[in-house]
Amino acid sequence: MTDELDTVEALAQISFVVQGTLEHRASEHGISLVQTRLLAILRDRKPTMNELALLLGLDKSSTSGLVDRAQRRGLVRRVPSQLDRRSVRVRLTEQGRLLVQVVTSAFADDVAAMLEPLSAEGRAALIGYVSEVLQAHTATHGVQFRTTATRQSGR
Amino acid sequence: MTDELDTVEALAQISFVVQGTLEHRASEHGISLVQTRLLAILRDRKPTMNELALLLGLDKSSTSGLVDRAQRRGLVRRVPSQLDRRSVRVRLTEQGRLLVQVVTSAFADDVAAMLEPLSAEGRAALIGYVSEVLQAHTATHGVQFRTTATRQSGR
DNA sequence: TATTGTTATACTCTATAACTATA
DNA sequence: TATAGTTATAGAGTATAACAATA
Repeated sequence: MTDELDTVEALAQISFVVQGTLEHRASEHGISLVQTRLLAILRDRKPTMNELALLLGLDKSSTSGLVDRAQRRGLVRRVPSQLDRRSVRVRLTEQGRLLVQVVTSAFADDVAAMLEPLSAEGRAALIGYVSEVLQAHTATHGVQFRTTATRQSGR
Repeated sequence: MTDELDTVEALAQISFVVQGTLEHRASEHGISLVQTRLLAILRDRKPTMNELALLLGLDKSSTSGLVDRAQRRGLVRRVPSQLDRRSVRVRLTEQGRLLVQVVTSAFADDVAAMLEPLSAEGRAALIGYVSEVLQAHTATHGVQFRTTATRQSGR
């Protein structure tokens, strides 16, 4: 109960630092954290508006507005579905794909630099613990969709 | 270069999960993440508006509005400074102190539960690595002020 | 009737620029 | 003149409720 609170503190702080880093990189390229999340989600999906709202954890109306603004910047497109004429699919434009790539790879460099002080073994151990936590959390709570981190080739 | 990217992914995901957890707890009690940060900062400070803006990393006008809304809810107070009559100090009300306590302790419970799957040794190792990273980061970049995590009695 | 998505409305959060009062 | 803080304005992000079109 006593040292767990210190762990809480550490986890909270690191999460603020990581998020702040991502937000900083995003704003360097003129987009917000949420817009970055949107683009990142779309890297490997062409969801309907409803699906997108679920993935983002937002109301469909909020999602609609988010897509409006991204579309106005030429980052995404609405593609009408021909199966269900009420429905649309949202997808990245080339410009959007390029932008999310630039932002997330700069971010990945930042995080890699942040982990510099650790030894290779330290990094391996850290990722092991974090993965374990994430896996359990994902099992208990909702799906853990990739949000922002760099896309990996292999895997 | 290859497994570091996986570490990036893991860190990004855990930071989203942790922030999401905090935001969820905050919204349960009717306040936003930023309001929670504001209250958390004020737990052990009575900063001027300028100092507060610096701590939050926001413009003074944004900070002023933030304090307006918190004040309207009875969570903080503006105390005029008698040294410099242009200046004010911002402080928690009892209600604000109570609220931030409730939110952060619920959050701490969430994080503790999240770390359940790890052994005691695992948690200790995790906090060790994270602390190391945070310490180096703090040295290189700005000050690391406590933002949201639970206040500890001893320490 | 139910579902998909948009629109109207209202509020929070944020920054820039202009302002007031004090120093 | 410079500094502390507020206000005016504009835009992003969010939710709720009402709506249109399609199923």
